Amino acid sequence: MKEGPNIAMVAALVGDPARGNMLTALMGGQALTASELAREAGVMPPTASGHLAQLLDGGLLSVERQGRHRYYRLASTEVAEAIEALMEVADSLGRRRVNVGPRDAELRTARVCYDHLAGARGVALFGRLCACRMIALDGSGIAVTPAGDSGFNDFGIDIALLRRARRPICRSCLDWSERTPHLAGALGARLLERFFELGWAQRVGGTRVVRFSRAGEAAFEKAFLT
Amino acid sequence: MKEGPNIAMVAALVGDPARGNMLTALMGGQALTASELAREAGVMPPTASGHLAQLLDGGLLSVERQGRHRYYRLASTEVAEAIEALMEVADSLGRRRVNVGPRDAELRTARVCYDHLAGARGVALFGRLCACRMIALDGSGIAVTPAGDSGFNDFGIDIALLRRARRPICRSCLDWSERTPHLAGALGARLLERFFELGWAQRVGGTRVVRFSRAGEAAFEKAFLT
DNA sequence: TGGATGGTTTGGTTGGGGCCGAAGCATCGG
DNA sequence: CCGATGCTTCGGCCCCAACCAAACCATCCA
Repeated sequence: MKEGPNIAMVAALVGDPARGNMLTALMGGQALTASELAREAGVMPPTASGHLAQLLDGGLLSVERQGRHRYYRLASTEVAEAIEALMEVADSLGRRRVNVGPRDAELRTARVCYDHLAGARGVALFGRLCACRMIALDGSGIAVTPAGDSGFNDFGIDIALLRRARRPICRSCLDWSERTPHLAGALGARLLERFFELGWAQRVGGTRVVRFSRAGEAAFEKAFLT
Repeated sequence: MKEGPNIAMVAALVGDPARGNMLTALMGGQALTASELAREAGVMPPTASGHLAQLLDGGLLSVERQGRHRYYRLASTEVAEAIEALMEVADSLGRRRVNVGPRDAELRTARVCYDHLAGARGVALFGRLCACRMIALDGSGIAVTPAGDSGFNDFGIDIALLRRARRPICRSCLDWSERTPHLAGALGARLLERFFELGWAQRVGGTRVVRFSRAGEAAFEKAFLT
């Protein structure tokens, strides 16, 4: 009977509203303190503490102490991907919800997904990179092509450096608003970072929204063309 | 505060052990009756009925009446993908579980993932198809190349026919046992179907295991080489 | 050293939800 | 028409887990 891993245990962790909100908040990619998460979840600190202990014990979160603060973050990209997948189904059947404010529109345009770019612009980026053959499918997933190697280098991203890390360079991550994949992995993260460095875009405080400047948008449009 | 879809509601549905088992069972891809699911979940029929009503109402399942039976199946590929993602995290942190019987080994080799092939063999298939350029990344995901068009045709799969359906031809689906993607979507489903037609493999009753015959294995090894 | 702030532990309350037995509908076979 | 089978609804039980207030540690700052 018991074949395959036990879904329910991890889903139960995500399944509580308070914990769900915490995890959603952490999809922003930055580590948050216990009290920030408490506020985010809409519960009192003691309750939040309990929830965080559970998430920690369940392996969904990792923690880092810094002085009297404790910074919590998602434990792995697998967790982030699972949450994104859950968002996708929730979204696909939650169309009834009228929750479509201006913030929501911005969120669909460009947002942070854990540590890389998502939304319409993230999907567009993925399309560009494929179109100009900087990334391509290989046997075990997505890889950077030789052309990509130099192309990214010109853009200020050292692929060789990324290769040395343990983390996979390219990963596809299914976008919940666009329903098509965008680029995750070390390269995905680095690209977003680079956009920030170049001043093309910046995060909107306290949300997952990524807002491109007019100049940044123009530059983005011209980059990575065939 | 409330930005993005509500994860917790859907996760809570998956988060109950009984419901989790039902969904896991349905990952086999075939529709199951209420009593089969009750048995699978280890619970009495009335309880199962309640759970099924919830899953139905939550949009995770769809149902089809046939005589005095009711056949339940997963409502969408999105749901299947979310479950697969959950399996992946559960697996990645559930290594402690000693649940590694012979069945488990077979499951890792080749299994059904909703309606397509997963496990080591599914991943291998994906690798082959990329290597011989029958599929490749394009702007919005994965697509069949012109070379693939004719190649699949020779193999007895009519790509043009698949294109006419609403469902996307190619999708990547993250494999929980291999941690790399395998091929989903209409083509993924059709390929598995074709393997069955050719007698290369067959399902092991009541499980998700796909067992290849010796001849089938040999044929598989020779297919889709560069 | 003492007071503020961040975080967790403890204890006790409460409500929601899973569970089953028994009874109620539907459908099939004869 | 009757009994058997598949499934659901109803009623009641019971347990678990979320919640908070108050008290308890730990760290920073003056």
